[in-house]
Amino acid sequence: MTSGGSTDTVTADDVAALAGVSRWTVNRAFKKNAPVSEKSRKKIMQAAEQLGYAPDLLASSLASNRSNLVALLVDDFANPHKPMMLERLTRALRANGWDTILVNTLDENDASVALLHASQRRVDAAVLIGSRFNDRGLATALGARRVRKLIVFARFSVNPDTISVCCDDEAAMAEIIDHVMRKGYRRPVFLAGPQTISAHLLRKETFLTRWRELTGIAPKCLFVGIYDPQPAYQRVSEYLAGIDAADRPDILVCENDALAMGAADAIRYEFSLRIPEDIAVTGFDDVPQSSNPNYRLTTYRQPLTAMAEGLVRVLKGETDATALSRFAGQLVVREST
Amino acid sequence: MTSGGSTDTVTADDVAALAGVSRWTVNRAFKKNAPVSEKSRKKIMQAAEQLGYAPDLLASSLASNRSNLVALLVDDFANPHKPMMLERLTRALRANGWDTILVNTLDENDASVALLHASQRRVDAAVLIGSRFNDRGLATALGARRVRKLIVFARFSVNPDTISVCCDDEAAMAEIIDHVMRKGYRRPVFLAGPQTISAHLLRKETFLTRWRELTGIAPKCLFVGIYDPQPAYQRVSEYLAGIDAADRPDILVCENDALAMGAADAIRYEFSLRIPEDIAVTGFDDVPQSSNPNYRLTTYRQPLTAMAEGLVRVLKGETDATALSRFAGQLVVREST
DNA sequence: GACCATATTGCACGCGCGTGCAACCTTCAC
DNA sequence: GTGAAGGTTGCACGCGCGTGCAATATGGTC
Repeated sequence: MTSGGSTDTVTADDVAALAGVSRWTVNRAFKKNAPVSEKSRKKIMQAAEQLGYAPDLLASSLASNRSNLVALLVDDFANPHKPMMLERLTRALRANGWDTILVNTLDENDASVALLHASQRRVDAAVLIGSRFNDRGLATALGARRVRKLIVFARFSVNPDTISVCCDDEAAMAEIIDHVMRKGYRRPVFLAGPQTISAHLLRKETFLTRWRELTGIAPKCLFVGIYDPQPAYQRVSEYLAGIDAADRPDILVCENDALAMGAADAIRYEFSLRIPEDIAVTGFDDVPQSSNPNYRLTTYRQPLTAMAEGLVRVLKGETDATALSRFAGQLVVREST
Repeated sequence: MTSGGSTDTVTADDVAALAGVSRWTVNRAFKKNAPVSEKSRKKIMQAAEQLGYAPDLLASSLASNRSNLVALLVDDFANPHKPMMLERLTRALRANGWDTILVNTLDENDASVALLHASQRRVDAAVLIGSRFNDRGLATALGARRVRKLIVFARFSVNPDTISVCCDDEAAMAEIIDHVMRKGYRRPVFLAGPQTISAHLLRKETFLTRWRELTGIAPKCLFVGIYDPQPAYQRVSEYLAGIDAADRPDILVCENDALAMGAADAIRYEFSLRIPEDIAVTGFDDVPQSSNPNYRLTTYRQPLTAMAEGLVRVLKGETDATALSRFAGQLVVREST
């Protein structure tokens, strides 16, 4: 007896016919702040339930030019901070009506390809939460301006076309330095991850600059190509194996926990040194494992939930984007220092 | 001089006008196996580049009724196996033209809501890779049959409407048992995660049944509500604290590495016992941390890449779905046994 | 009971592209 | 040079819903 398509998909037309209203009223009934009388709404909802109707978001997106879709570009799944970010972001986004497309950017040149592809889905925004970018490729993709909003999450971008939602790395690193100094460490080495411009951490520069200001000494810096404990382990092992015991640092200040955990393992298992007595370690992010008895890492907790909510405010256009790059986190002191 | 919309979005019409062909030819030029002469293709591609055109996937999905979109439903981001799965799945899917929607199913009752929501995006398939499900809710959602394909990844479902892509848990567990027996362990305890029917692991039953067949003894089983090292640590601590040293198991066989790592930490840090001399530990999944010097976990590696490719074959309709629940993995023996 | 402000409803048109077919143009053999 | 086979191209119609406005219904006032 229903008039519409009898095959498979139930459309608003079917519901309208059954409820005795027009299709537009049906669609309105499924929009939250649309004017629909209580009476029709009830009829419509009942008919919808009976037919198993739910609005088609694809058609809606096409017609309204708003997809309620956000693309998350990730490249370093080995970093245990990533699952935390994914959890918080997907939770906050979903709670506010956005769905999340997860894009695995296979290598650093792929981010711009992925960006273009995301734009073909008309995402409302693309969020970079990876760590390796081809700065030039990204700039080109941005120039094409096919993505409506480009957001860098938990990193800082100097590019005026991108929005950074991140914590105040400079203040955070100042806190870490303060703690390190107070604990009496004087021969630090900094362990840094991949270096990029377009989506940057301000931790390394802040540390190096500030430490030199305070002590007149420029600390050595080690680099690892990816935020993964394994290569960090390798790099630290190589370094420590290549220097005299007398030249050993008394602390490894690491750009994040992924590196710090690799460093800690190398220190203990490769050289049988004690943490923190022989070499102390600090991390950044406060990933779950950092509180693990194997590490007990002194680290810095980013306010991910607040940051995710900040990102949502950006999407809603509720906030001035410039206000979001100075979230304050919290130093977490444990036994690794 | 271009005829189409001058504002913002470039459509195939604009490209067609510039290239001097019809819109349909333009769209065909962007489809891989469509008949277009080399001459027109070249003209079209040049015009497209000049205008910055790329096909609109939203409109395409709407018209073709195929979204090239897959929803991944996840609930346990604390399990380190999840990032591995996400990485492999997104990689395989993207390589074959599918985009991935990541849905954080907030609690066990939420999976069915998420399923419905995904269907509103017309996903080609929904893939369950979480661990906590409300079996009844899921059955209801399935009954509504609004999702075209429901796939359970790395788990097994008895529901005939769902497709399981998973390794052969029974054979895997048989291998583990074989190893455990040969190493001489005789008083095992099994550490299990959340119990569900709709998306199940066959590890616990296989272990308990088989062990009893072999020895006549039914091992004890501990349960943890979530695949997270933290609660596993708690549960094992409680258990070991409540029994005499003489009654202690000589091995903890764990449903996966997340539980095994928590168990290992509890054994060593809470009771100062040695692994494997006092209590041995086995895991499952071979997550990156399981090879870490803190754990050196004997575990079982699932062939995730092959499984992800199997999933793609299902999406392509290339394979009989029943052939995908018996992937063979590999026992990885390390120092925890 | 007439009238007006407000709440509710209906509709023409368009979003950008796919499907299936018919019309068209090549190319090549004879 | 002619016809057939096959390669290309164009088009009518539809996918399911949103926008903006005009039309209608409702409720309350004097």
